Amino acid sequence: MARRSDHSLEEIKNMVLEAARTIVIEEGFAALKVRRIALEIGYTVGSIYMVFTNMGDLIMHVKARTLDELGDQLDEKTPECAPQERVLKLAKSYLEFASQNYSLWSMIFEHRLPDDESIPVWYQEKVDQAFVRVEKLLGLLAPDVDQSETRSAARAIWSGVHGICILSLTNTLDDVGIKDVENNIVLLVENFIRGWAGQVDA
Amino acid sequence: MARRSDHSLEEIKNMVLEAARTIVIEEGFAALKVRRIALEIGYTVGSIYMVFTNMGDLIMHVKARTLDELGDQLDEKTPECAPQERVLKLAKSYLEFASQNYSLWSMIFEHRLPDDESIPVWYQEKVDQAFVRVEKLLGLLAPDVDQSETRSAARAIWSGVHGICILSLTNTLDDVGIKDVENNIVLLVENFIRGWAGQVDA
DNA sequence: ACCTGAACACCGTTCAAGT
DNA sequence: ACCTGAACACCGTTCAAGT
Repeated sequence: MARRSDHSLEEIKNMVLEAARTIVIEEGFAALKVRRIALEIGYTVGSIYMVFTNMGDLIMHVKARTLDELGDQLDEKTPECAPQERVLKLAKSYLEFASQNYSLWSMIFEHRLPDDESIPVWYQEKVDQAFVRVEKLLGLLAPDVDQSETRSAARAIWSGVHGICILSLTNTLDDVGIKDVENNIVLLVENFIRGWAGQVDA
Repeated sequence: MARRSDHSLEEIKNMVLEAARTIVIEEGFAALKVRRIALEIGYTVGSIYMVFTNMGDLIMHVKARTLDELGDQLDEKTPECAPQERVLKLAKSYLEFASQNYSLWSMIFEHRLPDDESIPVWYQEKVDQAFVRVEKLLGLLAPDVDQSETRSAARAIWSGVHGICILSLTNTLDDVGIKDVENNIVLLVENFIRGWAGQVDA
């Protein structure tokens, strides 16, 4: 029985976002509908369009929140250590987040906004931040390599780790154990770094 | 003005499939709707449910056709040569297919069937075939390594290549040139193989 | 036996009308 | 000024009715 001015627009916005996240977590991205969210927060459909321009906008904000949480966990779970070891920890930590927050994480890639809409800059920046972490570490590993080459290497290895996660987790979460997936990540990262950092004395 | 028995069920099935592919190619996966397909082939919506159980079934068959074409191109474009070189050619060839058939290719990963439905075996087999190619080559590269380890390595490197393709092509097809993407793939594959094949004498 | 097309349930979005 | 909820256009799916 929510009446006007019960909540500020900002409060409603947060309620919508939280409700959306809960629905995705408990019932999956496919269950995320405007009427469902409205029911959850005690308002009607129209109210949601007061705080988000449309469903796509709402979804982008849910995805952004997930990216923030991912970033926080990556930093928390990978304490200072030797660069090579830390890249490996970052990669394992990414897998951990993906498997523990599967619905929210996979939603980031499942959802595509229509061709005529472009990705908001504030969102793209959050995506780029993920790459920066690895880039810095690779820079420490091979200080004499060009920054542009280091950037490419970071992008390659991080995309590679993501590829293993997405192919392993989305198709067959059960029959391939999480440990097998982690082994593949270790394999990719260790061999890549051995090949990359060792290229000078080869 | 299609009347009964103008086409056999098998013919209609193919017409539906071809129409669906054309729509995806020309207007994207988001534009693929039953009514649109019906219009294209000169039948009405009901007819489509004579040859496919539902939209999900139809989509799986479109995806299967794409996987077949991908397999064919991988074989055609990567003639016999040294194993290491051929893995690289496979990877480049995969990127080429993905970028030239972007809508059909990305649809494979954009579409997820509902949680209560499981992936048909005939479809899963087609997916596995892609990995087998790399697995065989890595087997040639390091004949004394366990088959299970070779399988893991193949999965790791191929998933890695896929990861680069999907992150590079789906987000920003324009501002990151296709050559940059290819460079990242070369980087990943060469360094991985250098690290992997060279691990014994390290 | 094959095919139609109206009908149904459900979706995102809008906006005149209420408080 | 905030919020409602009926209305609209569109979606996948079904199935009694036609030929």
